[in-house]
Amino acid sequence: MNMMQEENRKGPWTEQEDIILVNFVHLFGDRRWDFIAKVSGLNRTGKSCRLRWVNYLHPGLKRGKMTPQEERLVLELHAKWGNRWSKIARKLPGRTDNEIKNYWRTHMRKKTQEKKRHVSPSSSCSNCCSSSMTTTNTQDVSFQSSGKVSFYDTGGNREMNQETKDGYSMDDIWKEIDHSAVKVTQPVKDIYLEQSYCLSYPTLASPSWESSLDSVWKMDADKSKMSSFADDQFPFCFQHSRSPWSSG
DNA sequence: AAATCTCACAACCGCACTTGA
DNA sequence: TTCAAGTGCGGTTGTGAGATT
Repeated sequence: MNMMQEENRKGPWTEQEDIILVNFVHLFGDRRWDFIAKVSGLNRTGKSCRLRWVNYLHPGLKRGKMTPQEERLVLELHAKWGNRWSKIARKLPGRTDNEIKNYWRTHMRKKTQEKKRHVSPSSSCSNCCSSSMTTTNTQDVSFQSSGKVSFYDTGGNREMNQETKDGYSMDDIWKEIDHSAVKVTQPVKDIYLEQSYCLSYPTLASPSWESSLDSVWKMDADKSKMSSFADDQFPFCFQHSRSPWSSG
């Protein structure tokens, strides 16, 4: 409880923080986040470090728009597994659960808005004004009429029991999606599975360097050394395809 | 050209699960 | 076996950029 008196930093990561994190992950692997958070001198929680790494800094990440194949794969897998974003992400090389989650959110919003327009072209008089264009609560998708149902809770095994909250089931939604978005040309699964993609994360977490670090864990004395190297120069040449800092 | 809206994304939070002492 | 710490996951929120009015 008293562990975090130091007020960890929050908010957007700076370039410097990213560089430090990347280098410490290279040194210590992408598992001991609390340790990394401490020895790196970043004033961040381990969780925050992990998140930054997983969602942004990991070299295996693919950036940019989802391809149609990916989109369909997401739809398929979500139909199968529901909001198991991390599970879904493992089938999408270079995509993170967060990314897929975000994609789903906006995708489903679009889809359901479209659907609403189609379903209730005239009867919506009383609702239309507030339906799809509500300012904050995008309730068009969240089925919030009774109780709190997440925006994402639109399908899948675990969430299925919520599916008919508003008289409009997941089946309906999926049919809608299938018809509008998924112009199936070929089975999606094969696209990735045939390439034996079952990605965790492809590049960095190589067992070799990670196991070799075992000895490093014992080097308490090195902690101080580590943090001093952080603001010096780095043994790794960190580059990222789409660096957030490169914009300026 | 300015105001407003929508989208896309990064990041945080809380809870659940795992692991090690 | 129990408990605490660490980690992972899903949900949610905040914000900047681009599009639209």
